[in-house]
Amino acid sequence: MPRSRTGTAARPTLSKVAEAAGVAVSTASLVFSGSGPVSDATRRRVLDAADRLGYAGPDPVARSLRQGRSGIVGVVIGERLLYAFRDPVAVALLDGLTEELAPAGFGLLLLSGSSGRTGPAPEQVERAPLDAVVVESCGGDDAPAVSTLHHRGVPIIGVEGTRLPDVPMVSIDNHGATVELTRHLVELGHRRISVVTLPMRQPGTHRGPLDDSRRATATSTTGIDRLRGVEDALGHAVAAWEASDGLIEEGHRAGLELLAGSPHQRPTAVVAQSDLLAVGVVHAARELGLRIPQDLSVTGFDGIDTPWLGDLRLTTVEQPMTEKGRAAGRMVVDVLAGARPDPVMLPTTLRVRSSTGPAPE
Amino acid sequence: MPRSRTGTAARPTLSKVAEAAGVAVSTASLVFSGSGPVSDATRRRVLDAADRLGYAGPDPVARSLRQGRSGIVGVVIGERLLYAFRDPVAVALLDGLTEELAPAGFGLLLLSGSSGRTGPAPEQVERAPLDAVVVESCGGDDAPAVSTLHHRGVPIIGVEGTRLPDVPMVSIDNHGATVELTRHLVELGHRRISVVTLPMRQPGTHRGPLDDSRRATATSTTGIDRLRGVEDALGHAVAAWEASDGLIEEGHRAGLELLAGSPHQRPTAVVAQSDLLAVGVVHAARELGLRIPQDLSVTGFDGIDTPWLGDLRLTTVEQPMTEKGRAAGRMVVDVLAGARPDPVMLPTTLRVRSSTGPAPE
DNA sequence: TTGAAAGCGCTAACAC
DNA sequence: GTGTTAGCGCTTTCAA
Repeated sequence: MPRSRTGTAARPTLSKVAEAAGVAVSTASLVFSGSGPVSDATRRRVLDAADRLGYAGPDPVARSLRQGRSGIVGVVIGERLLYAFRDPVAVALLDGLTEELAPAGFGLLLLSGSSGRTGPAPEQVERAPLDAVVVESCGGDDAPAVSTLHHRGVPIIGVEGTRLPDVPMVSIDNHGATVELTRHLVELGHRRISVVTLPMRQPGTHRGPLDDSRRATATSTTGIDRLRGVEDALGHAVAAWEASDGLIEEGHRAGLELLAGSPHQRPTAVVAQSDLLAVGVVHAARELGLRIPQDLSVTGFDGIDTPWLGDLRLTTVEQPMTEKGRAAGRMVVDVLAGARPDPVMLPTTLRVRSSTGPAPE
Repeated sequence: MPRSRTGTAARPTLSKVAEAAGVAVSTASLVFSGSGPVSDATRRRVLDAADRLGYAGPDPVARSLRQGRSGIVGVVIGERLLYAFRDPVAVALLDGLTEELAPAGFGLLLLSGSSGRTGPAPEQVERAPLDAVVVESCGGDDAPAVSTLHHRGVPIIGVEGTRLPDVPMVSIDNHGATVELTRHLVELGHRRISVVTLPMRQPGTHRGPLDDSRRATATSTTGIDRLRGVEDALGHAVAAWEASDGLIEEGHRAGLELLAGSPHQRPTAVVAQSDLLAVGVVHAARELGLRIPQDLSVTGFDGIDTPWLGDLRLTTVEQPMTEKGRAAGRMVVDVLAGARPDPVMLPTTLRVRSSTGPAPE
């Protein structure tokens, strides 16, 4: 960051104000912080002086230095915002976070990737004045950032993904939820089930059939947990296609791949690991002339609005997206208050809707 | 924000490191800042000591105080993130901003509204350690925040919306672009044209026919400029419906209202002031049994992807959404370098596609 | 190439 | 109620 302060002429400081008001700085400080008794007359004199000098209150940086708190909480967002915020789940997380943090007096600083790099710029991670940081799906490309932050002693709160030692986590039961979802499909008679997975690691530059070796190098537990849920419910391995992100276009590509075979080869159901992927799969299926759910059942995950599907409503696992952010926000507040919060596991709900039906034949 | 620092035992400071290395603090400082000559031997001793003590580099807050720079740029986002980030235009702005600011060493702090209030919490606006702030569509509910920031002496960069004295702006030619768009409709034979406008002021709690009194109290110039463009191209006033936000659902409501009349009363073209509103209008039209563009032409504004429309492609005004953010980011950098950047007006492009056609009859 | 000293602007003890 | 004093942790002259 650039060097010296520029802009408008030197701002007045508290001591100038105190001087102008004829009181001690400490007294003036009390006027602004409100944390101590000040006579009305004095208060007025100080405020008048502040007004006269155009003093807008204590310098936040000086105050932070003194108090050992910056009032800033970071959020690590691996991708470029343009992509990250296409995902309603990421947006909801942020929303929940601010809902909880803003009233507590904390601001949210984005530590995001950019076109040149996945993961936040190291320089920022090293230099941002953070009281704490929230990391979603940590692992993979976020790892360097996370370890820098850990080294710096910045308290870390995790949301889903890899568990880190000493990091309080907010998560959902990805495995259990997918087991339940898969049982629903099995009850409908589906046996040939394929999965479209989230990226197994960041950066999501890879797409294709998910083989064992690729699977072994996964750093994202979310995708793995959801995949295992399907397999455990079925009792055997399934064909899976790994997407390079969790968005519609990737689901579309995956759908075209998975549904290419003849009616007796291709899956009768596709389990997509996000609703957006599922939307893409539905689009692909329709292009291939398949009716949903008569010819193909499709399931999603998340429970977002899907206005892209016309009347079709996705069968999906609804997760409390905003609440995840809120819970993480509360953890931040607790940690900064000196507590060691317990991990939180939020509940999910299976929503059976019109995108699933009895297996064909 | 809470008081004292908590968490892991007191972090080592630069002076501890210097002491352990047997050098002066100032020398140790040079090792980390790299801004001065240090012998290799000394450097090594200092880094070793830092390693041994688990010192992760200079405290950002102390550094900021000394240097008079926090490395943080605020973005005022009037609404709750959950709504604001549904708008691809807002997301693209943020994306462009970070693209430009992250490499320059600045982080982005969100100053957003929340469920309880529109506009950022005053406490945050007063206490955040900002080097500068970017405000989109300032005016209305952001006004208090903006004036606080101004008072604090925080340099402000504006993106669209109300012009403020002394605030460098990034904008587009909303009026001119809409004139061109409307001419296209006129050439197609359209005479009965209705407009769906963006909210005329924040908070967007109002929806309904836009009458003169309401129009007179507008604080958002974007909606007004685009509306005037239509009127100036037509040479007369038009019926307009004010939406309470710029999203799909509002466009849908507006569409149902505007298209309720008989074929000879209802408009033959609807000019929506955002692509999302246009998508909603299209949905409404289809529900009412109207074919597009045979029975009704619909135009948007922005140039976002619209995967909600099937094969229909929106005729729209494409604006450089990300570039707006980049330009604003560059302005921030310039202002902090002591420059007084000139206002920037970015170009737009009319995209004629399949949602407009000859007027019926 | 290194060290000593000043001080960024503020708050929190403590004394009066 | 108000003033005095001592730093928060760092960078930056300036001198050696």
